[in-house]
Amino acid sequence: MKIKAQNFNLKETLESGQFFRYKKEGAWYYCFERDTLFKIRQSGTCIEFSGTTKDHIVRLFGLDEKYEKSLKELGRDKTLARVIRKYKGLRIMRRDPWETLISFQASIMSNIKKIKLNMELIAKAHGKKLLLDNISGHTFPKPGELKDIEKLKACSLGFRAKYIHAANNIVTDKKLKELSKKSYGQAKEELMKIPGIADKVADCICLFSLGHTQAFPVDVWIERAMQKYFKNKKAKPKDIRLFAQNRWGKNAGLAQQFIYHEARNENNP
DNA sequence: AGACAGGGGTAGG
DNA sequence: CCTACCCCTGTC
Repeated sequence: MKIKAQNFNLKETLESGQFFRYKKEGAWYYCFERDTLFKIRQSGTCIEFSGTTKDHIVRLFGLDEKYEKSLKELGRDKTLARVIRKYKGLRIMRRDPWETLISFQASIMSNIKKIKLNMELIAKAHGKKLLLDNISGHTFPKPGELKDIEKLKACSLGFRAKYIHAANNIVTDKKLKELSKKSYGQAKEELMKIPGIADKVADCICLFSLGHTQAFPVDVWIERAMQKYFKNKKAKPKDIRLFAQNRWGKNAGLAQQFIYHEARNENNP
């Protein structure tokens, strides 16, 4: 199936550290989310995919968002205008909340390569096999299906295994869905009751899966970049987050994605 | 080759 | 504020 998408860059979006379960094969990205395996590629404004529905693609990549409007607003900020031009088409994804929650618990003191490995190992140990063309992988377990802590530990999660195990015992799909209807503040507060979820991880879940677009996750990259752009070397993560939300409001999350992307690219030539 | 540091933070002192 | 934390990976 083919659809048109203006102002969308598949590569920048998928490879910007918000999504971890994909395999690249030529121009195709084979993407895994919960029980679905689909493939997708882009040529200009044409998006081609198979293995899932149009609705899923539109929602997952935020193609129904008022992206142009957000960019226009952010672009008034001279500090951002340059990176927006450079990475135009980079979107905030709207992923499955449960899988997002686990991904970012796994992200603590880790790196993208290892997060991808962890997620693949969790799926392989608990999920069912999926096949599309000659690419295989596994479904992601549902909340409640990660009750064997030893099995989790075997997924190279280290100290994170206990966090994920705890989340598995607390969270349901229904509860997570409800968080998208609550306010950003309430959703974040609820998430932070779960072990292994504090400010940064909660903001990632809010932003990448619950539609709380003002969430502004502050990791070390964002911290360094914001200190540099706004010349405040002593700013602490909380100050930076509040500064950003005050400055960019509902577009703060999108601003974060651009700043993060640029910071990572500057340091990984 | 084998040791060593460090990486998308968090919780507990 | 400070530190330990599991484990993979890159580097010396």
